Amino acid sequence: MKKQLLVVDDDPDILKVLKANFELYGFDAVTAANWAEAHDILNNQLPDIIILDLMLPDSDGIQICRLLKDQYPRIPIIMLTAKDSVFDKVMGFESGADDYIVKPFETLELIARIRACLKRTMPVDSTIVINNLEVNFSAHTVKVKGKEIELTPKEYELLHLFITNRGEVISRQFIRKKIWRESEIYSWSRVIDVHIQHLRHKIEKNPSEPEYILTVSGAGYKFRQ
Amino acid sequence: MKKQLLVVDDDPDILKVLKANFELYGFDAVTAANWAEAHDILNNQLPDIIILDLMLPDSDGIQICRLLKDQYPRIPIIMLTAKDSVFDKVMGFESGADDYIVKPFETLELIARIRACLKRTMPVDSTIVINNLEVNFSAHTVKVKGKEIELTPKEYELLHLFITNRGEVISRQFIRKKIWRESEIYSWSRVIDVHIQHLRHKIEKNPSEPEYILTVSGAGYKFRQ
DNA sequence: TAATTTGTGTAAAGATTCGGTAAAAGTGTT
DNA sequence: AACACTTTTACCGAATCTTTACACAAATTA
Repeated sequence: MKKQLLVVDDDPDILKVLKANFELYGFDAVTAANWAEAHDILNNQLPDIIILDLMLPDSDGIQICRLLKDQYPRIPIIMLTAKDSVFDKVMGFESGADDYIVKPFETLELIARIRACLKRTMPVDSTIVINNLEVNFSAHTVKVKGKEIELTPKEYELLHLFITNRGEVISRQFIRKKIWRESEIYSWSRVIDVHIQHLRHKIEKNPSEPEYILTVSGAGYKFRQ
Repeated sequence: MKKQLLVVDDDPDILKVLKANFELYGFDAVTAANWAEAHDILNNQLPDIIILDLMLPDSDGIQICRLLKDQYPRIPIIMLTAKDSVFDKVMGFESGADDYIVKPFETLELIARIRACLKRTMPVDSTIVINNLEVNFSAHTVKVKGKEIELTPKEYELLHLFITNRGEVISRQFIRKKIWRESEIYSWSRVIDVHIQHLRHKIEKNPSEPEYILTVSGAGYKFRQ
């Protein structure tokens, strides 16, 4: 699964070069030229990481970073800036940045740092065992009681999302942003529930009394610890 | 709880300065002058993070990093080195480093990067404990005397509101604005009281003599400090 | 002091919403 | 066309919310 980056920079040339490079290295890059655009994007989809230029035309980068960390605490942020003083760096980190890169920078270093960042947030590529459930994300296989089962793409994405956020409540809103991204779904649509149902039938012993995918009334779903 | 750093560097002067600085900033720093010493320390205790100089006298830093990541994959590593080429940086990250800092560096920046690294690796357990009550807002769970209880959405929202405004008197007016928002409720409605009652039955030992949700006659309710 | 008003606690009934579910319809691929 | 997968639709029952009615205590008034 391609990791999605949100790149926010006001210089269209830099944006173009970065986007091209990121895609060359296997990322899915979404770009925004200012805070307003970035905000719009975040309303419909949640990237895996944000690359944030500090010199945006319509707002103060440090404030934006605080705001982002407040609203989306799990998304790592890499700051890109021309300011290289220790003071600025410390400010950047204190406003919640996960890394801070001074311009001009080498694309390869940026890529390496993005990977390092993502590695931290999305751990373990080996097999995860939860009770009777075995999931191997690198091999893309799911076993129930040692027996391999087949999941459709959507079901697999759902399971992936659940396991990477195990123990936390996941709202339908969050699921929609992460899995359906910009594609349109009516707010009243029951698609998510239907896929949950399918997934439950495949992994739960008794789908009406689920032990893995628990529903949290009024909030969403939660994968058991 | 102080975070423990393991600092590995062959220059005793740098080691001394770093240790003093780290302790000034509230870390517990353990030092090693070479790989052998570091290895000994790791046999007895696991630090929260490793600061690794790449130019050790008795071994190759990149190899060490790989070895460390293999044996202690959860401990983040920050590389410290004089090599500033992109090639070296990428090598560093590929061998598993979580951050890479080029010498000479500012101590404040190093501190900021250590903090950023720790923040990413150590997910904070956001459980709030009040007497016999344990609430975890990210897991959306409430425990009374260690036993998990189920709350309906409205009950949960109420509890959330109370805990985030703990110790303050909360008027019904305020509750209505915060929880019922735009939905219309008659001003004489007793909904709020009814939900309070339900909540009390679930979290109070003796609902008629509440110890958490206290009634402030004529004003509203107050959650105990 | 007695009567009245006000504020809150509480049980139970009625109303509404939400989530589970089956089946049909839509979409795209081979 | 057959197939696999996704999405919509419609319905049901249970969970949840709201109203209602009354009880009771404290405060206020006569």
